[in-house]
Amino acid sequence: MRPAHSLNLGDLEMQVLEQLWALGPGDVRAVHQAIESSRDVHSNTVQSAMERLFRKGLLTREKESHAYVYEPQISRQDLAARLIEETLGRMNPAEPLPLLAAFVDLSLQRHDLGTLEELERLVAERRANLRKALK
Amino acid sequence: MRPAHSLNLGDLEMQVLEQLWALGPGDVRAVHQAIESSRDVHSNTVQSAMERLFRKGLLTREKESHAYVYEPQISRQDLAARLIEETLGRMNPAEPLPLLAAFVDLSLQRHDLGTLEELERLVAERRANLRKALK
DNA sequence: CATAAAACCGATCGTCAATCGGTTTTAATT
DNA sequence: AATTAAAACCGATTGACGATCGGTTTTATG
Repeated sequence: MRPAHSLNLGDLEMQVLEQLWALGPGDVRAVHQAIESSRDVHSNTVQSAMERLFRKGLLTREKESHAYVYEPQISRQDLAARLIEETLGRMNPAEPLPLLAAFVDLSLQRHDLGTLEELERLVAERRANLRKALK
Repeated sequence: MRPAHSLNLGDLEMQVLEQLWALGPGDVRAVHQAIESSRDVHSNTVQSAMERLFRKGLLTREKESHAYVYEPQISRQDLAARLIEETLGRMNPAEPLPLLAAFVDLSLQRHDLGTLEELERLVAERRANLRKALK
């Protein structure tokens, strides 16, 4: 039903990714050990999740003697961007910016002025870069 | 598995919401008629989707003689904000702003300078409002 | 009261993440 | 080379959930 390009990450998959981002490339054992403190799960279950992430193209793997060593193919930030893009893309094709602005509004309910100033700075920085690129 | 507060909107549900946002409150018949041109679907299917949205708290309804008249309880922008918030919330609880910035970057690949300037203006406006509120 | 419209109920289907048991492969070690 | 332990692989199951629609009941209106 959903378009094929849709990423649908389950909680365990997300946890695996967070682990790999935090600790760098690792095999199933390493990820399982890191995760099992917070989640009672068999090694095979972690294996399946990593296999799924591999099929989804989010991880690559390379055989290191016995085991595969998995490595994320996308940064945490880029994944976030993709997920947001996908979310907004599921709404009507119209302009995403006003929707984003709504999120900023909501964000304000929990974040301070400094954070907002930082966002403004980030946007300004990007605008400046773009302006330069267009020259 | 997902937290209970999770909104998971299917394609049909989203289409229903878009209809109600576009045309204002309406009953199943109205929404079905609007949708069936682009999607061959029975009235009952639309009914189910609207029922689900009602249970999710995204629609209210009021009996208007025969039929319920449904009305969105959330604006399009607010829904977008909630969905983005949820998406980012599924990633680690850390600062969402850098993630958002990544999305802005990605956005730049398709949008022009004017749009970016508009975003900057939106953010500045919000920052100004917040500053005033804090006084 | 008859009737038509709509709600309601319930069953099915498809997809997908999560889970884990059992088997096979593989690589180190003796 | 044979043993063994670890890991991959396979396959089956479960649980959610959206989508779908047939059939029954409710309800308002002429």
